[in-house]
Amino acid sequence: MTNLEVAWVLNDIAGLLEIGQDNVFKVRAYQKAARVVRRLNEDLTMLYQEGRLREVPGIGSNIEAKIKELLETGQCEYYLELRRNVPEILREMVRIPNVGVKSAKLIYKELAPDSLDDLQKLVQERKIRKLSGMGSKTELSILRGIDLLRRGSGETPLGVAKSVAEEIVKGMKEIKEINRLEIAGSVRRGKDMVGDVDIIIATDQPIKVGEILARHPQVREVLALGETKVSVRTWLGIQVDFRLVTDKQFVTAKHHFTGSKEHNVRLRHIAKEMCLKINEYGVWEDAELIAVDSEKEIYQRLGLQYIPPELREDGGEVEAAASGSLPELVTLNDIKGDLHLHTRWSDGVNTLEEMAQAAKQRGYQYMAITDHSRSLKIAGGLSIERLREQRREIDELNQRLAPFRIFAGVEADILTDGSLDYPDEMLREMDIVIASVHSRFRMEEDQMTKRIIKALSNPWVNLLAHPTGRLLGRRPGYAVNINAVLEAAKDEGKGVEINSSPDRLDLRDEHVRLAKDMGIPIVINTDAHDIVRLGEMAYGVITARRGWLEAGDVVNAWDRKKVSAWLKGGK
DNA sequence: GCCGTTTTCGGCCCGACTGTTTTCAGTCG
Repeated sequence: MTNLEVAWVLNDIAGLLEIGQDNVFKVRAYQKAARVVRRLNEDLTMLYQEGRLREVPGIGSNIEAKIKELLETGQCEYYLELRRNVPEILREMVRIPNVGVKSAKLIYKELAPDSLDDLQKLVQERKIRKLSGMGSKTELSILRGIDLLRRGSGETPLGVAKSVAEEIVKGMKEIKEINRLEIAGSVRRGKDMVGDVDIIIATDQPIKVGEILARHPQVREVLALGETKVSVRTWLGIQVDFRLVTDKQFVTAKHHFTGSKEHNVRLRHIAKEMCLKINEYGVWEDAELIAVDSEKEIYQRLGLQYIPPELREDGGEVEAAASGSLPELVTLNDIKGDLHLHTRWSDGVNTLEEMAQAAKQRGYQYMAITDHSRSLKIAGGLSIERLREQRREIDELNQRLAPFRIFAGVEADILTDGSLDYPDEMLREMDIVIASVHSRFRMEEDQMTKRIIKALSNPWVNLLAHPTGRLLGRRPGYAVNINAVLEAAKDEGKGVEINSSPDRLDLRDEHVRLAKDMGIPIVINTDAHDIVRLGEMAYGVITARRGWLEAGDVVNAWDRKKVSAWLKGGK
């Protein structure tokens, strides 16, 4: 049983206990244990075999016993017992937004619906409003909640959420009652999928600004309208929370609403130990406000190094900041090239020269042209002859553009059996060979893992592109044992890619960190098919930062000479 | 259920908005 599966069971136990209205701290203990297990860098089975489960903070004697049982038998009697005692419909009902344990239980006790459809019918028959504490508004919010639940996870890919947020902010700069505003929340932390958009606004006239926001042309529906918070849903269906604070509260509000929640909880614990209190309105000592002008100062007050937003996930960053051992995260400025690009030679939009000029203009020292390989017919994959022809154009451009350097490469398909789309004699001619999967996504995990590992064993391959094949919000990625793939990359001395496209962000943050810990070189590429999308490098960098990468861990943050040497390494 | 340079018992982070109430419970982040 994997860490993830154990975490899932622990979290489910927490949910069941909550419905049973067990001690809230017991519920939290299970939630915390689930979170810790999910973020654990080590394999639980290993820890168990070494008798070290109890060393994990949040795992005590009781939860240790549950984990042991899960690892040994694949199930847990306590969990099964809880499930037997809680009707399925109750578990479904608490998943409805705006419906919590109390409402769900009351409705179940009085009206006993057996499905969400049934619940919907009860609302339409106006039976919910007869229950104590419930009225017509409650009925309406249940209907809307069921609708939301059915429309899916409600999460939006970072690229979409970020552009929505920036669009809204741009329009609001004109409003004269607004002194300052900034995007916070998971968009600021650069999370790949975003639940809602948080925008912090400093103003002296919160009520007036709230009214203006509620009438914003992008707003389809106002969910809440208070003095410090306005919640809306936009036409795209994305929820946006505006927080209205004074100038003096702006910094702490921005920090608070950047989160994550778990990170904040950790900080408040530390604050409390130091007899301080920290909330969205400031840092307090004995009810007295301590002035802070920057987030850096908040961390300083708590005896911590400044923690960048991308790391604020309670994934070990607080401990690292306390001991002064936070990584110096890679920045967009560190990036010196892009090693996965397409041109009109295959399915790109721009010419080779246009791509090169655009890359040069971004201040890059180098780039790699890696058009598709011959079997990817739909994308105009290149035959051996065309590939050699393209090489001649690259050589000519290299003479003209020096010292800027174009690496002649190819994105070679990994075929079903793990072989590559060209013979080795062809691959050895290339400056860089990227391997990637573009077909047969529904293979069994075992087969897919073997397929990719075999490709990595080819001596001419430098790099594995978009290693899981996921498309955010659209396609979960193929079944593959990513740990085994990373092990193979490490053994073969190959690099792995962070694909910067906001549609992909693949590898994802957790796997990036795993790869770094294994010492695997990581390349941040845009996979751009036109000059505009060269700008998507920022998304890859933010993902790299969430994976704790420093400039030294990133191949395309190295200078041209070092990259050249690395590319030749296996050849 | 977890945890301990105050504690093996008694703590456990903090606050806003809504709706249905007449002072607050429920839900959410």
